[in-house]
Formats: sequence, C-alpha cells, structure tokens
Amino acid sequence: MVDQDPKTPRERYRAQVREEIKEHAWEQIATAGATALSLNAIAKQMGLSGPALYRYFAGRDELITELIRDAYRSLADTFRATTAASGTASPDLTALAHALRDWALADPHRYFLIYGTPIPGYHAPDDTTAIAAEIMATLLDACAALPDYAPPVPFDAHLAEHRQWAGDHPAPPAVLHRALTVWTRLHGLLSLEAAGQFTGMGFDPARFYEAELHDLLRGGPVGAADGKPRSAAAG
Amino acid sequence: MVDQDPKTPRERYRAQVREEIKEHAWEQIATAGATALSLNAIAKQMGLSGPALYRYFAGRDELITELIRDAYRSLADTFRATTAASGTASPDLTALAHALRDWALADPHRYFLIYGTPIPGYHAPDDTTAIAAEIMATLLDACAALPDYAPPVPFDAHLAEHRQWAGDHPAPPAVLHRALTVWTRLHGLLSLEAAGQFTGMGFDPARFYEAELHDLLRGGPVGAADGKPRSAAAG
DNA sequence: TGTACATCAGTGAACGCGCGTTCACTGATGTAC
DNA sequence: TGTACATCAGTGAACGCGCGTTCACTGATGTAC
Repeated sequence: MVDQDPKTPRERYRAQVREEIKEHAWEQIATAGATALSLNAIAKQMGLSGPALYRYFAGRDELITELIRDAYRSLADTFRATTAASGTASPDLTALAHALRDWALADPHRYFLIYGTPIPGYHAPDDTTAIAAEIMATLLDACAALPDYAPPVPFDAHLAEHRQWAGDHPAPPAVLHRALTVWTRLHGLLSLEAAGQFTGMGFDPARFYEAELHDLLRGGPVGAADGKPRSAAAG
Repeated sequence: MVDQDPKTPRERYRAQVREEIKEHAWEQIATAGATALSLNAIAKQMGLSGPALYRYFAGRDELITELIRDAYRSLADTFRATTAASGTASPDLTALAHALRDWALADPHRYFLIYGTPIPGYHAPDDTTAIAAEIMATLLDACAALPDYAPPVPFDAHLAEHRQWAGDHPAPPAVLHRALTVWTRLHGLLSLEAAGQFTGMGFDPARFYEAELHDLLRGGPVGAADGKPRSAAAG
C-alpha cells in the first residue's frame, strides 16, 4: 500500500505505473486465471505497447513473482491488522478465521495463487516462506491463547519431534497440532467454496464455515457457550 | 477400462487410439498442468500429425471434457471397489478415506482437475454431476453406518432444510453434516499435500491424515479403541 | 533564465514460437457383388 | 477368388492468432552549468 520513499518525481511515477500494471494483472487473473497472465494483454488494456512493460518488469516471471509476494504480504497484513484491532495481546482465532474468509473470497484467484494448484513450471520466491511463516506464527499465537480441550493424541508426539516449520515458537505440540488443523480445515472449506464446488448444493457455505469454526474452538468460550460439549457415543 | 462392445476391427482400433490419446493427455497434464494441454503436443508425442487427432476428438474442449468425466468415473469406481471389497453392506469410512488419499496422490493433477482451481473459461459437463452425486452418496452411506457421536448443532438444522445435494438419501441431518465435514476436511489435507504445501515443514502428511481421520471417526469403534474420547475442557 | 546534455519512458518493427483448426489430398483397409 | 467401390485414418500446407522478448529509435523530462 505504502510506497517505499520514492524521492524524485520519476521514481514516484515508476512506482505508480508498476502498481497500475499489477492492478491490471490482478484483474486479468481474476478473469482468466494465473496461467493466462499475458504481458501483451496487460499493455493493451493500459493503452501501451507490449515492450513498454519491460521498463517496469524484467519479464513475465518477475511480474508473477511480485504478485505472489504481494498476495502473501496482503494476507499477512490482514492478519496483523486483525490482531491489532482486537486490542488483546494475542490474536483471536475467531476474528482471524473471519478475516481469512473475507480475504479469500474477496479475490478467489489470489487465494489460489498462494494455496491452490501450483503454477506449472513455476515456484515461489524464497522470501515468501518468511511471510508464510509469519502467517503461521499468528495462527499459532491464536491457538496458544485457547484453553486446552483434549488429551494428547499420537500425532502430537510426532509433531513434537517435527516442529521445524514452527520456527522457534514456544507452543507445545498440542497447539502445533491445533494450528495445523485450523489451517487445513478452513482451507478445505474455503478452497471448495472458492472453486464453486458448493454452488447448487443448497446449503449456506457461511454457516458451514461457522460450524467448523465452532468445532475448532470447542472447549473454548465460544464452543462452551454454543451448546453442550460433545461426548463419546455409547459403543 | 472396458471398451463398450467395439464390434468391428475399425471400431476396436478407434477406441484404442482414443485411449492412447487420453493417456498421453494425462501424462502432459501431470507434467505441465491442465491449462497447458495441447493437441499438437500430444500428436507430436504420438508420432502423428496435429490434425490427425481430429479424427478422434472434435477439439481440445471435447478432450478435456472426456478427461474430467474419466477422472470422476475413476474416483467413483475406486469408491465402488472399496465398498465391494469390504464385504459389508455399507462402505467403511476408514477404507474410503485411505482409498481417496491413494487415488489423489497417485495423480495430483487429476485430483485438481476435479476439485482444484477451476479451469478458466471452462465448465464441467452436466453428466459429471451425476457421478459426483454417486461419490457423495457413498460417503453418506459410510457416515450413516457410523454410530452417533454428538448432539445436534445449529448447522444440522440448516442442513435439514437444504438437502437437495443429498438427493433422496434417507440420512438424517447429522449424517449429512458429517459427510460434508469428511469431504472438506480430507480435501483440505489432500489439496495442500498434493500442492506441495507441506514439503519442508517436517511432519509426515500421512500421520496428519490419520489423525484427522481418527478425529472424524471419534465415537465410532476406531476412535474409541484409539484412546479416550475427547471431553470438554474445564472452563 | 537559458542552453547543452543525459536520462529514460514508450514506440514500432521484427524474431521465432506454438497454438487450434480447416481443407483438399493420399493411401490403406474393409465391403459388396 | 477377384474386381469395383466406399470408408476412413492420416498427411501437409495453410489460416490467423497471441505469446514473450529484442532492438534501434523518438521524444519528452529532468539535470548541470
């Protein structure tokens, strides 16, 4: 959002046109998907000649790289803003989940650019992993703030020995497990909804999302307030 | 797998070449993704001229349509075979879940062709919805065979009034809910794993899948055998 | 304030490429008598 | 069994298209004196 101190008018102009190119790129991705991204098409849409864009991006790959980076940063910023807005020390999982859904559905192709089918022959730049780690850390913080709700399961023990992905986050294995679960379950819902797999099925995806979220919070204040805690069935 | 009664040698040959084309198409999709599918490239790979393929498919779109249909049918067949192999009346959810994972990871791009980012400007043929319904019905059967494990939640009531997608399946709302949950949770794991999002994180995706599956079966025989059922946390 | 020069945004032509698709054709395979 | 004909798989040339990218260039903008 904020330009990094463009001093001269020319630098300001450059940054501005770069942004404009990226905006048109996003429009194009929203219409035809990421694989259909075409420099020439963007140029035409902007009333420019094809080669003109090479003043701003070294090529198609650099543009896509930049878009991926922006997408990651956008989600990280959203999470950061959500955390800040809560006013509490650690982020609220419910608020994060809602922010995630809003963010994903606002531009499904942007969501898929990060979490969807990988673009053939392309792989994300290295520095995105740092941003992805920040996103994950926020999720871990939110999960760490929830009350315990279940005895350890075998997978927790496995995670205790395979926690590289969590960096130096001090969360215990059960919290690692919970954060992963939040990620994959919400992604399952969002990716199917964004892909249009729920259309025509009849139910309201938002309510389903809410139900999954409640289940993830089970044992916490929201889950406890919502209804009786689940009990094991009689065998 | 089985040709539909090709009587004359010519018909047999046609069916055979059609299959061969599709096999090369799958190889190409596995390499470069569905959007990169090219008739000319397939022809070249088969040692044929480009236009030759038009003897077998009306065009690129018809080929893709056929591939999507085959993918759906393949998954439906896998589920059917799994059900049949169990020997019981209704399918076993654990067996289905394992069959699903094997099927998805055997060819991730085939999985994404069905459940992944939609191909821009393309939509699946109508008759696939029937096959998708069959897949869903198998899942419903498996869930219906599980013991109840939880009191109704608000979303169940919503589902009771929005159950078009379940056709005339007699399952009660709680079972509908459970089947949807199985679908979205397993998809969340599989799509992220197939997209390579877990690589470098350290943990074993198979164990995570197993943990989610156990959680889905909670209250049933497997979950009960595995450990104590989860209880609500002390507020 | 005015002139001389450097910077740089943008153009138009051109490159080679691969795509889907059509068309008129050749030549092999199968069919009918 | 042999000939005449029809069917149809596959070819090669051609169509128009859009792609990414390069290159030498024009012309406007900014800078230095």
